[in-house]
Amino acid sequence: MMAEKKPHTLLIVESPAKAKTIEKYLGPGYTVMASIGHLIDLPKSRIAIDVEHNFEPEYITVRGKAKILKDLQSTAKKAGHVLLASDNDREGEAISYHLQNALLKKNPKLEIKRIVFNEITPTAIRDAVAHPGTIAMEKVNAQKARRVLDRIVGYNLSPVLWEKVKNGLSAGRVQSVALRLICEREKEVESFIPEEYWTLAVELLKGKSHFTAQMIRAGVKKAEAEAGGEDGPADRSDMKSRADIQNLMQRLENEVFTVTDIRETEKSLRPRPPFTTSQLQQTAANRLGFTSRKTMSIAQQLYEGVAIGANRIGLITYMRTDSTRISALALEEVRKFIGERYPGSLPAEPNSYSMGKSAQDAHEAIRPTIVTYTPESVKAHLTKDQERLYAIIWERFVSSQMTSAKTQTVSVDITAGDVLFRVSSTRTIEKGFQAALDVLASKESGKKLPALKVGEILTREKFLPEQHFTTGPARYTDATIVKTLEEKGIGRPSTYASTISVLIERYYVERRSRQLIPTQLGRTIYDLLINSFPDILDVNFTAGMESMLDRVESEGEDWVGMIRLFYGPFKQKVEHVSETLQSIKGVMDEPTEFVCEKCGRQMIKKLGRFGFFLACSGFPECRNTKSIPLADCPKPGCGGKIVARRKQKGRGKEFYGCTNYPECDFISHFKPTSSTCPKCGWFLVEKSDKKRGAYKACINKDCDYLHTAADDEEAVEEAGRKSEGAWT
DNA sequence: CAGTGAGCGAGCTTCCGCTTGACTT
Repeated sequence: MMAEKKPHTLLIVESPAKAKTIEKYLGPGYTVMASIGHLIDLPKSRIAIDVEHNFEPEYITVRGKAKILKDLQSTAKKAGHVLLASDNDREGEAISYHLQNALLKKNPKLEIKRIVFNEITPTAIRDAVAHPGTIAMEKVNAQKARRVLDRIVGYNLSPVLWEKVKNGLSAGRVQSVALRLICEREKEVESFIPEEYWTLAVELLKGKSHFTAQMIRAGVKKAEAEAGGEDGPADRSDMKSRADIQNLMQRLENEVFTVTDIRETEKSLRPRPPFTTSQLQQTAANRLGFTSRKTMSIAQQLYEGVAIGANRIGLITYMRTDSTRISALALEEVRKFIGERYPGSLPAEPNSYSMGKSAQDAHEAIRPTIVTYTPESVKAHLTKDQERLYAIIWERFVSSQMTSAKTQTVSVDITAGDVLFRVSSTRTIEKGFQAALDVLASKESGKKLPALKVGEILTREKFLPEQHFTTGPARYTDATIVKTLEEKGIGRPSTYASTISVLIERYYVERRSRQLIPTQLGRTIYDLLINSFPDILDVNFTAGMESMLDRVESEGEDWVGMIRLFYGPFKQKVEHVSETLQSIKGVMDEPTEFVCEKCGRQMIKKLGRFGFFLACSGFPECRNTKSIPLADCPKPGCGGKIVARRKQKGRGKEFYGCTNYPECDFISHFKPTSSTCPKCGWFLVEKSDKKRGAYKACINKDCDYLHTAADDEEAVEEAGRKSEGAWT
């Protein structure tokens, strides 16, 4: 039979974009299809873990995935041979296992093998196909244990919150620890007391060039002080008040400013490794102001492909990865590219990078698929956001294989009496990897120093005293919470962005000018969980779980026994809390100043499924509800109120419109504040940008009023300056 | 960059981790 001589193979991967690429590499004889993630999982509606019988999970076909599974089954039947090529990690192994079961169920005679590869290159794929193996049951068991544990924790804790606080709330191994971090940071922020301190700079003149030196130390260094004695010299942290700095300036009044030391130091700056998911999210947040969610969705677009000419080209490798590894082929290509484009910045040996200890290393680092597609050359085919994200991925990758940069710092000590001032200037003497950076380039410090010699006397132009306040710990941002979660091994590349989103959707956390701030509800949930379930909230809970999974995976240890050990005390605790803890339902409702226009009673601020709203305290006799008025509509004669609105049924971006819509079409995408503009009387909105940070601006397009945090500080300083007079 | 637009309450919710689209309760 001729047909049998040409066997056909179905190869199954997780991602459709990956399937397309691999099909091209393998050619005829192979059909490549995608499972699109897990096909088999626990049902959503029930806990579905049989605690009486070895915690056996009850798996079903994931809702919406039945068609995919059917297609795979029928194609497999036609082909006769199947290669399971889901990702080479714990979840991937489980996907392969579930696929194998489902395919065999339909067609017991199928020949099914498992293959693994860690990069999508022709050689890696062909090599994997040539060496098929079987499913690693230890990995499958480890995934099962992880899945069961997360289900037990999430589906037992969440109902406690429904019962005690409010319906629809949630808790889980990952989200609750993230909430804890954010709440505890907020406590630190609140308890921090800013302390005043002053710095003194002096503007000096040499010939025609001015420069500014900073006070480093006041008072002669004593021998005892150097040996660790207590009576050391004062430094800038000892300048606590205006009086301190004035004393200092008085002492310096008749002193001569002499150059006493000049030092030159060279520093070598190593390039950074190519992006992992977490690093990409952090850098995109810091450099481009993207949320983690936005970064991932734009990265997905770049991965799936962009129309360039007649072709659709996947511009980057897979964007959910914990690895900094790159394929040998990519390395070869980037070295060739660097040699041509940046000759002199190509190291003799490739740079290598180590990885985080929790890395599963199933995919390469995030890198451009074709390094010769420079950001400049593809710019015309990309949206602004795609272009910027692609640029940082390309720059980080290319620079990671270039030589170090060298900088030279000249540091000049200037002494006046017993006070030491210092000025330094850094310049790049070898660009190295920085030659490839544009969007990621660090800003030059810029200031140039005139040529100076030791012993030289400089002219004092004026003193520049400055008041400061110590700043407390910074609130978490998308960038820093992702960094922390990754460091602690909590969550995975595919979940960092959604963990932040879930906290925001549940109204546990708000994102205000990029900062993550717990809401009253968030703090309440944190308090409840930390008091009742401290072990689950422990940052090391996940670490404990991981080491258990490691033992299941590498030593074949029994996962059921380990889950049982956890479950007994946990379930008891859940029941105890459920019986003893008093319900605080409704305590989140806040009385307000608003009066019900239907019955005259007071209105209450409540949290509903779609956010906060006002409800009449006369419920159920009076069922009046309305949105919370945030400001008065500025349109002349309108008289409406500005309220928060959302497109797409609760999801989608919040915006702010007039209650008189559609008669009044006033709209703003910036959140109104409670203040009105002192210039024109319209309301002020919250804005933020890199330069100013968070600030308030007038919503009136014809009004230029804005109010920054610096304005407040300056106002204080200004008041002081007026009462003291000038200082030169 | 422009453009974005219901009415909800105290019953049926929730986890983490894979992966992309999107008529349905």
